[in-house]
Amino acid sequence: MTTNASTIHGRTRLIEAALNLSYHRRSFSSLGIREITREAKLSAPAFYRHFEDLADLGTAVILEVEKAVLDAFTEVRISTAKEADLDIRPMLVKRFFDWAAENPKPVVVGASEAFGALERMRDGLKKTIRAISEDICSDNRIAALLPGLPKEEMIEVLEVLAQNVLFMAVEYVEKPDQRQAIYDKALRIVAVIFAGAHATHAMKLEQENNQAP
Amino acid sequence: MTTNASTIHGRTRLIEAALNLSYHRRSFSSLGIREITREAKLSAPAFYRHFEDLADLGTAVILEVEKAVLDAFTEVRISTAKEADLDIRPMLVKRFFDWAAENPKPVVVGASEAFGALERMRDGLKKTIRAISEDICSDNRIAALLPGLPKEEMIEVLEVLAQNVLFMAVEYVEKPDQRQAIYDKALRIVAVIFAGAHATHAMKLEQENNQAP
DNA sequence: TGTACATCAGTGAACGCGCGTTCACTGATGTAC
DNA sequence: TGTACATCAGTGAACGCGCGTTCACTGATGTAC
Repeated sequence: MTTNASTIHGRTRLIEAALNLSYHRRSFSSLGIREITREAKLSAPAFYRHFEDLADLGTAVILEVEKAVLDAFTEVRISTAKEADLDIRPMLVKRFFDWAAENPKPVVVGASEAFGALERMRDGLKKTIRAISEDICSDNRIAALLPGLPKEEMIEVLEVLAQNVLFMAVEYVEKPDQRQAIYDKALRIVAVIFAGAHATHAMKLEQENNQAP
Repeated sequence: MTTNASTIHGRTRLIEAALNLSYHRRSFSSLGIREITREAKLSAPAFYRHFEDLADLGTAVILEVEKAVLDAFTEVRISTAKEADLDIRPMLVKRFFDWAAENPKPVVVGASEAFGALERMRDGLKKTIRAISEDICSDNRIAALLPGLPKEEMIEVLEVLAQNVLFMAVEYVEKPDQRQAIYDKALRIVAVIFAGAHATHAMKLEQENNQAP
């Protein structure tokens, strides 16, 4: 038998159940196998048909989270292609926040597990932040805002930014009545970090010119 | 009987035990009462002499964490008073990181619970970040680096910075072989954010002047 | 000073419960001939 | 086409274990007179 529909179904249901429970209770490592199978509407032994143990399921969950967040971000970035002439940063943030509001689970679980119990989850989130930064960096509309900045420096600064935006996305999701304020704040922080990266780079160049006349 | 020594001892031991276990396992909400009393070398029922339930102990733990981090930071800031003529930012970061390396538990637990299960813990950390930002803001040696910036704007930007420095302190604690690199990176980010706050403020002033001639 | 009493942290035994895990089983689906 | 077999997700019953919590108790310390 090849991988059949019902297999995928059961496995997927367990992953979804774990994601649901982590989302509401905010800690994957405090979940139990019976709790998860109950949520997935499966018997407890069914768990072992798909996963060896909780860490095994954890790996599957974090892969799901990584994929969801990265895909969403890349999709948002590419879908803003029409706005090629404008500063696309506000729209990028806005669209990402709105996606987060409609898909809160991977965002909240990802952020919660960024400093959580499982090393694999922590590393997974870090990888995702890195991937998002490289994705942004590859977009000329963004890179043009930081002219002359070496790629590694740009990525470092974009990683810091991406992490902060991700954490603010959680706030955006959880405080619907403050969304405008959180969005405005996010834009201010984006502006500060871009301006700062530009300014410190300019200062460094100036110092080097003074030293080697 | 007034609050006597042995009472304090038992209560403190439970708080310390919970802090120890959270530190190693990275999630307060997955701890059990028997697990904590075992770590504290007390019988299980002794728990109820001091706390109503786990959430009650959680409150005590987060107060301990808040106090430790804030006190340490303020102490570090004040103890650099001699360096009044220099840019004290590098020394501030260095001393805070070194304190974190010697007192890893409150730093790691604080950061882990920043997006953890218990709302009280999340709010506690946010309060601490806010308090640290106000503390920095009250120091003229720092405020002078952002001349003309309104206080609320300064605090907003310092909050972002404090959060990032706290998270980098966790990395500093956990990767002893990369401490120099993490410290250097922290200084770059501090520089970027200060320069960015300065630059965006200057731009805003310039725009206002152009509009009202 | 001594004596009787109150307070309270800490204990060991006991309870019922839900947990993780194993087992032999069912039943649906795909494969061979 | 039908038939026999293999594969595998899912199940209910059962297990032993550690959990949270209650209880009556101990023993140390502080207080009243």
